[in-house]
Amino acid sequence: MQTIRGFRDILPKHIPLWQKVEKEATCLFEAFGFKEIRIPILEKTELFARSIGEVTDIVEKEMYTFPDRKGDKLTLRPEATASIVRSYIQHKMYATDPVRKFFMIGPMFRRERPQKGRYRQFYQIDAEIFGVESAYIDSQLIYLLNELFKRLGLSGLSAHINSLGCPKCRPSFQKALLDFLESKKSRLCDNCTRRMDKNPLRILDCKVLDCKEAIADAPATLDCLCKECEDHFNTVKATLEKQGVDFIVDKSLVRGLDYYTRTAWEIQTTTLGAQSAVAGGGRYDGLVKELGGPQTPAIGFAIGFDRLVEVMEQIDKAPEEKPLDLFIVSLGDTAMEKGYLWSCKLNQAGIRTEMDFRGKSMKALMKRANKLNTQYVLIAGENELTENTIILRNMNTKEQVSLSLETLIPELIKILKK
RNA sequence: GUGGGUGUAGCUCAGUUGGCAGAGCGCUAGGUUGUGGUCCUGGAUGUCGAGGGUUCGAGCCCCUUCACUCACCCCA
Repeated sequence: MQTIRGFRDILPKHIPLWQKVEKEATCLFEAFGFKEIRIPILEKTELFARSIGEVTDIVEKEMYTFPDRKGDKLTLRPEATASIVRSYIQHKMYATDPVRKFFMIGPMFRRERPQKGRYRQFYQIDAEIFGVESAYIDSQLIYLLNELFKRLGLSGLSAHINSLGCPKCRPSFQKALLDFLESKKSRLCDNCTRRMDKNPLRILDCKVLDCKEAIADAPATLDCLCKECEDHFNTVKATLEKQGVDFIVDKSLVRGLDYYTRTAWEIQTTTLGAQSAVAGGGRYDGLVKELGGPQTPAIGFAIGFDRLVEVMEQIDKAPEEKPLDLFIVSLGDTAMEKGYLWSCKLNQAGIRTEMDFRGKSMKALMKRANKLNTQYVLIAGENELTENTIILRNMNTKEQVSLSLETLIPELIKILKK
């Protein structure tokens, strides 16, 4: 038996790093006024089809979709935004507070071919803000991401930003793009010619060399922005500059989900092979209304948690493991029983204590104590029990002291709490 | 969905022309009868990914298949 393809166990030795990231992210989110939200892993398929877009790869071929016993079509969430928007509308959150900020951390599911930094169950750290149209919020989210990566000790990441325009400027852009593509049609790859009808925007993001050359001077959304979108984007850039956040304007950055408008960005790394995006986000001013809520500007991002951890592992950012406080070496049945009772009391007092119940030799127990990286060892044998004194050995200094049996526990707590 | 690479002990990997299944680490026991790390000596652990074929004989050659992995695609 083994895990199914693209799914994996995250083993205890990797957990400290995951927890470190979670801790830093949560701390930062709270400082910026975000509240945690927890959403279901399963939703109606329709939610994702409508929000992400029917002709996207995610919806067309990557979702885990199946009928439940009553025949409803359900899908394991491939991303968080759609569910958070659904929740926002369902609970009429716009009615109680015009501005809401959420974050969540959890698994997403996409049935892609696995490779480095890409799994079928992968984790995202997600943040969304509803109700703010100002460009300062766009800057703030990029700034926040930048700050998080800085706190995690990461460098060598670059922020790529672009503006995708709004429903007002998009028609003129699409026309300009289609006219241009029509003239280059013969040079485009099969994939791109197919995309022309379905999602011409994505052609700008094609990685086939010939296509890249053919579309080198294609019209970009940036060149067709309406006045409002242009002002918005300029404010984002100017603010980031003032805050000292490095960024690259990348005309070819196109988000893969249909709902994005205006600002879109991606944080890229060079250390993960082909999976360069560790975080991505953008504005989606039309989605809340599209899904049945009131017109509400919104913006959010997702961090690829797995990828982030892999980048951190490569530069060795794992926090050091805390050593064990005490290991009880007990020799003989009486000592084992006593040791067991002591260990529970110490655990209960918050002291990390371990012992071994396999009836091993003293040498074997000392070896195990050493392996567990313990600070102290309590040696309890027949001799000690009859003499009412127990030996406490400091494993670093090799010093040993005798403790009286009557006052053992309080005495130990006193010494070990230091 | 498409291509490349790799599958041998718990882990990392050797394995020559087809001829007894190996090393290091780890685990374990002892040296030291009740004191760890270093050192020394011993021990255990294998469906050589699976199935078939060729051969007196296959870890090695051939076929099939599965898994893992990297890349394309796409994205976090």
